[in-house]
Amino acid sequence: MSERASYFLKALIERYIRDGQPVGSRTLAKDTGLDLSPATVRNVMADLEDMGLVTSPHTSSGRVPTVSGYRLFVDSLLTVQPLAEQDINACQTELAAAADVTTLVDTASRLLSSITHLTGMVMVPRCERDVFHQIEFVPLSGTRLLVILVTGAGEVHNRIVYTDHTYTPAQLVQAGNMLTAMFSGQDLHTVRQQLLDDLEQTHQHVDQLMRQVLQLAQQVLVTAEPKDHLLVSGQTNLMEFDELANIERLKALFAAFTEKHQLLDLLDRCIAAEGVQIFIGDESGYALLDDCSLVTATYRVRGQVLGVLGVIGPTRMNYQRVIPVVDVTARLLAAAFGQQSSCSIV
Amino acid sequence: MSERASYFLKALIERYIRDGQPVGSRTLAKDTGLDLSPATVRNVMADLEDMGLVTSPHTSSGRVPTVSGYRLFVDSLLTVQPLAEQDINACQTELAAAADVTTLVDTASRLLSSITHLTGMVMVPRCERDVFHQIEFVPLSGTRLLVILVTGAGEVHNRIVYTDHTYTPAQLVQAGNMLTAMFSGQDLHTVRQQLLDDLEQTHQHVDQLMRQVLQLAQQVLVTAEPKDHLLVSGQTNLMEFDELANIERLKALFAAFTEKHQLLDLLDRCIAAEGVQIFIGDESGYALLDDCSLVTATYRVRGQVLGVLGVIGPTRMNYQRVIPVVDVTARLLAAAFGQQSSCSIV
DNA sequence: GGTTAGCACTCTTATTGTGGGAGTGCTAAA
DNA sequence: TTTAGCACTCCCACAATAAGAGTGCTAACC
Repeated sequence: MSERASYFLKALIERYIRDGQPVGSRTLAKDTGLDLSPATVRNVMADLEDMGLVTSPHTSSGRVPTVSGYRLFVDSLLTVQPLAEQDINACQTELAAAADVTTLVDTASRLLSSITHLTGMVMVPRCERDVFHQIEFVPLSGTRLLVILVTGAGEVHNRIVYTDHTYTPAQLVQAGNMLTAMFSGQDLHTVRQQLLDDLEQTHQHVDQLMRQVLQLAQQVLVTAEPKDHLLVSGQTNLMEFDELANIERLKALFAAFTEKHQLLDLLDRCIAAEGVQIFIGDESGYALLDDCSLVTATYRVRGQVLGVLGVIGPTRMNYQRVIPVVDVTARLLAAAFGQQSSCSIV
Repeated sequence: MSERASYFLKALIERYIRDGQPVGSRTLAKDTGLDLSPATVRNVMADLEDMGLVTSPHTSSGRVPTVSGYRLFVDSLLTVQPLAEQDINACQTELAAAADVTTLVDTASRLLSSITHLTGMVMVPRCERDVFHQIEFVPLSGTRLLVILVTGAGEVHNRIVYTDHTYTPAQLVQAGNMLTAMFSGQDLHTVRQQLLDDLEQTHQHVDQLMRQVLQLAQQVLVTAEPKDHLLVSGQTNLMEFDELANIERLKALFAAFTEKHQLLDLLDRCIAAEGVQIFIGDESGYALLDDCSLVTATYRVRGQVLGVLGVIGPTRMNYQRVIPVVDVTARLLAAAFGQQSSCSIV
């Protein structure tokens, strides 16, 4: 593929991203600044079309990038402009203001959507949510108990359970202390497994209280896991784009935003990737996102991946701007978590 | 207003609600079953138009109800059909499965939206969230403390705070116990006020620890109040309706659903009303809801209003069905809270 | 007096036709 | 290799037309 052809492709895509109209030969000829006639440009465009990089909606319109065209663009043509220093600082202070994990993740998500004018998504960090820290039992009235489970850097899960007996406050405190001592710092999954094993083994030779308590702990652990692990914000931003302004499509998209598990699956697939990853149009594999692109990045502390964040928008999004934003946000979020966990409980 | 005229109005509105098209004289003549000619019906419709109860979008279409028309309809013409026994039971079991306040409210909201195919909203109950039950301080690493505040029937608010000193676990437990003993069962607002007073008074003659602890408690109380007090679900249902299928309008609506405070204001105004209350079109006062209606009901336990719930949908909604659904859901939710709080901590 | 048939009228909606504009592909010449 | 020229295609906006739905009004009917 010729030098010039790719230059034209770049110009065409940039133009198309700017104003959303198919780009004709005359316009493109002016845009490149090469002082070539439209006819020449037409020849090049015909070549690009043969290569499957652009296409025309109908015989006499301009050209529009195809998925392969965008792919080539983001892989090798694109010149990312780094974020302005002040923007970075603004993000940093916003993130610094967030006290606990959830608000931190929420802030990051809102930053993503407000800066890019697209929809932002942030996964709640894995390790934060997966480490057992402390458990407590608070007596409510009757046979009801409030079980409070503290994980990671201060996430609190709570659940009301119903018991067979009533316990004295002292018994409950003791039980909490014991479990905390046994499991603190361990992986939630391990803890669950071990609880199950213990329930098996302690069949006879441990007192009834212990058995009950293990069962209660088991109950709250179950609910602690499948919580809302994805924060989405700025959904309404997608309504601005003409290419998505179709009630059917929007309805499907919004349903996915409330359902979330499809998005989580998708993000999960990015977890192995280094740095920023991009899905263009149907590359995601979800028909739902055929007219959308997804830009994601993992955020990691000391080499360990905590989670994934990203934005979702129309394929015709400003990649040059979105990519650095996602990249920087991931780094800043990682840094924020790094500070938290450098003095963490684990 | 004649007997017959109101009968025609009722028929017209029911027809319009059914298929969303302006109703013409011929159609209405058939619908009523009175064996009258279209010409006669036209005379009646002209009267209804003079009274401002119906209007025609243009000279030669059928008639469409106005806000006043709907108002008359819901106030005196409407025949509500009670909910099927089995539907009620289904709701009841769903609600019974919810353990804590948040899931209860969330379930109610989802029930509303799934049964009516509209958007459901439920306010988190006031008293549940406003009563101080227990406070605990969990040491994290460094100078960070996790403050856990339990309110009402088991809502848990938590926040990480930074302290000047490090405290021993024993001190923290003691502090928690003391505060719990002091304030348990009291109104959050009162507690806050009292904390402030105490901070003033204990200026000299109480030890430093106490002072610090009061400040920490103050911090978590502040965040406990302005939390998410409204659960909305089924937003996407509104996309089904032709009369709302307009990107601009939907965008504004969805923005309100994420913002929530406008809706909360509106619901707050219903809190004084007995039973089911209805806002039709511009009656709500929000231009945003000009093409929508809102059906709300308060839910109360032993005479005391806990909160408000309701649905939002196009003015052309099936009031005959929606009204009993909202009514019943409110009662069932109240009952669910009644069971909880009959053995409650307060 | 309420009810009805008849009729002219209005307005919407769908269809068709028309012309202009934008852009293309191809060919032949520079 | 580049360019000008030209015929061609397709979209789009606009007008014209016809059909259909429904109205208001009048005059006659029971």
